Amino acid sequence: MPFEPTDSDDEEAERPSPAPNPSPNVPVATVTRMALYLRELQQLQRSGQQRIQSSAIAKRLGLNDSLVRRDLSCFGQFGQRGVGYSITGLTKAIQAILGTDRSWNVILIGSGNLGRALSGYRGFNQQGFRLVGVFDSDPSKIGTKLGTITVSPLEELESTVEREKVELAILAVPASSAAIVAQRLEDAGVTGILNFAPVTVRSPGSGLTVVDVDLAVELQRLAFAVVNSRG
Amino acid sequence: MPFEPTDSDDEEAERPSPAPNPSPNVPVATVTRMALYLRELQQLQRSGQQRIQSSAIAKRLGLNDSLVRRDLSCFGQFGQRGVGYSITGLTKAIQAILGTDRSWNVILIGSGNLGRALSGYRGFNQQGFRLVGVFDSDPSKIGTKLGTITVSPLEELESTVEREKVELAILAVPASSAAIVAQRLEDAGVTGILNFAPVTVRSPGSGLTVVDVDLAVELQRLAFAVVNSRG
DNA sequence: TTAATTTGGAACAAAGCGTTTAATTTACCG
DNA sequence: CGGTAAATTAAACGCTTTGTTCCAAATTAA
Repeated sequence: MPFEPTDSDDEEAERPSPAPNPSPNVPVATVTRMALYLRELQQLQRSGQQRIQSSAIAKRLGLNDSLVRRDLSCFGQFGQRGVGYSITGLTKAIQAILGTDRSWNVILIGSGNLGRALSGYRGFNQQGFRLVGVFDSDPSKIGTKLGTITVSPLEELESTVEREKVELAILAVPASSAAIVAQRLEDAGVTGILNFAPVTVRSPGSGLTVVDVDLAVELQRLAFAVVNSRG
Repeated sequence: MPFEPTDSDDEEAERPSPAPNPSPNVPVATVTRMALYLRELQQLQRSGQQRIQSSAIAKRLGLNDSLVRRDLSCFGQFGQRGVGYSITGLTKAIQAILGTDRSWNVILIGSGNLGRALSGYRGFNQQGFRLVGVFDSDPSKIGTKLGTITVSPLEELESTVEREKVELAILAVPASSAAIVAQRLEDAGVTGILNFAPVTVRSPGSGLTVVDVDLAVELQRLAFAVVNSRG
């Protein structure tokens, strides 16, 4: 049985929050674009370039100049009129805005196919996310190595979170156990979850933040777009 | 050199499309939610339930009842007043809307960490996406098996696309080669790309549809939300 | 000094989105 | 048989987001 509906359907119906916008005044679309700006800037930085204009950033991403400027001006003034933006300066500024100007300790739950791939993903480390633990409930997985990290039993989750001051967790477990693990993560003090399990892991008004990534959903969105793009 | 800016910066500046909404009248947010509705319905179907109400679907996903109904009514009338929706009927209807009521032939480019994980992801097969080929440019990878599929050299990409009538591709290659591979895919006749490479693979007005999934960007969004949720 | 370039910020219109309200249909109960 | 409750449909409303335009301010180059 691949899926188990873990939450009963007749519990108290509390009003769902209408618009879960984390930071007022800043649209979520802007936040997503900020991450894309950072990605382009880091690429430019490697090429040795010093300065960049909003129009050049916009062209790289297929956007409008003024949209780039307005996104940036949501957070402050980073450019110089008549000149443009310092690439290194703007890079650091965006990192500070996104919260990746420091290091985040992250744990990974689930050492299946997806978990193993994620543990080796260089992009995480490059952006300041440090993997400090991998957990699994399957005894046959425990003790095996994922890169430099050894898979620990799920029982040690709470102690690791406390000891390593873990704030973020990547959830790559089957749908049937995602809800339970998410609850344990929240109770242990984790404040953010990147959820790859194809189920709703809702935060019931607590301080827990969840970002969902459902790969099947993304493929379905693609299929819809393909079908509807050719009449 | 991990990254190479492949497109020159001073080519003809064509006006970027302001709002690339694939299907007019239907918001993209609605399409995303349709996939989530389908996910919940398939879960309910396995539990043997026959009927469901919009309020129950909404509660499972933390949404408002009327939003669920309005999303569905963008595409037709699937419910029965005073009764609700037939689970099997609504499931089939949404699959037809998303285009997953049939089988899609998909190829995977890149057999690295992420590619291997994706090839084994059951969610794809369950939703009608059939993996008919895996390609890599690394000679040491070619001939190895990913599940039941053997990794082929990148040279055979075009012939496979034609022979198997491949429409969708999953791009899981390094950033440095993503743009070139994407161009080859488009030239070969692929109409949709699910792009995991952390670069912009823009469709220059052609019939190519791209859905981007950047795992580092998602983690950055999470970090921002966590920082800004606690003042 | 003048002209060209570029950011910053306000203003604005349009679209998207979520909720509310009214109308209609069905099921169930007395 | 009649009435009430439940549930979808459809339209209307208001808010937010979004993308653009315009203008002032600042810098550079001639």
